[in-house]
Amino acid sequence: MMDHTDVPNTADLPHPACEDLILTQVLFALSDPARLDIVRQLDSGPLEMAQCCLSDPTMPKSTKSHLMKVLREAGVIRNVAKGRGRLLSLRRDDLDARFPGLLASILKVAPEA
Amino acid sequence: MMDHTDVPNTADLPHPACEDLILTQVLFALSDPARLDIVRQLDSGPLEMAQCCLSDPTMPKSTKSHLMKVLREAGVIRNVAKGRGRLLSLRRDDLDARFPGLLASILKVAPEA
DNA sequence: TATTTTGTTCGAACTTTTTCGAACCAATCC
DNA sequence: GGATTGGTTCGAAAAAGTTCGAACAAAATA
Repeated sequence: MMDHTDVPNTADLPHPACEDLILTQVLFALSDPARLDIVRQLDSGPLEMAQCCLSDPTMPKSTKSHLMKVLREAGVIRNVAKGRGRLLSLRRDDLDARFPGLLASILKVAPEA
Repeated sequence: MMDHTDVPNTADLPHPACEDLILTQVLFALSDPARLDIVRQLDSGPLEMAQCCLSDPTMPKSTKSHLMKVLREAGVIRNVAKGRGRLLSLRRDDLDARFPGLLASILKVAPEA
């Protein structure tokens, strides 16, 4: 039973505003190979979380969720509910607005091996 | 007394070659505010270590040395003996060669506060 | 040569991150 | 409604990074 005091069911996770993005936090988020890999995947376009990180299917979901959290809280990706899963996308516009050229210079570097 | 088996006195610290620079390591080195500050200072040109980090004169020298070590091992700065001290410089050419545009995009971001 | 200046290295304490199972939650499907 | 799918959160343990004093080293200088 839901009464009027109940908050609407928001499975919405907090995302920092564009102007609140902090360079060192973004750099830190991108400084982990697994996280950088995720960003490279999202470079091609939004991806459902279940379709992400298929390279390592043994990764526990809590670990995966944590990687996404670091990227989201730094403002690198957006993570919104979609159906019964989650849609991930790169916050390219916000990153470009706040740190022009940064994302492009990183994404054009060839992955190690 | 020094015989022929003695290694020459190299106060030379190891620096990774340009082609061995690893993006995630560089990003990590730059993801710390104190380290990023150092890089910003070196943007104006080489600096003697004693003249660096004057903003916080209370910083223990071992701490300062550690910051430099992380930057050096990532390939961000060069640290060579000079007189009785050390000369620090940005490895701009190597960084530009390996990660075109990266350093410029980072250095043009205004420091927080 | 002794002293001072400048900085590296080591080791230990401390802090931050990462990892991952367990519990939980929402949406879908039967 | 019950089971399934997909994902977040919590808590604890492990791993990684930071801090800083003490010990050491090399160059300059007296």
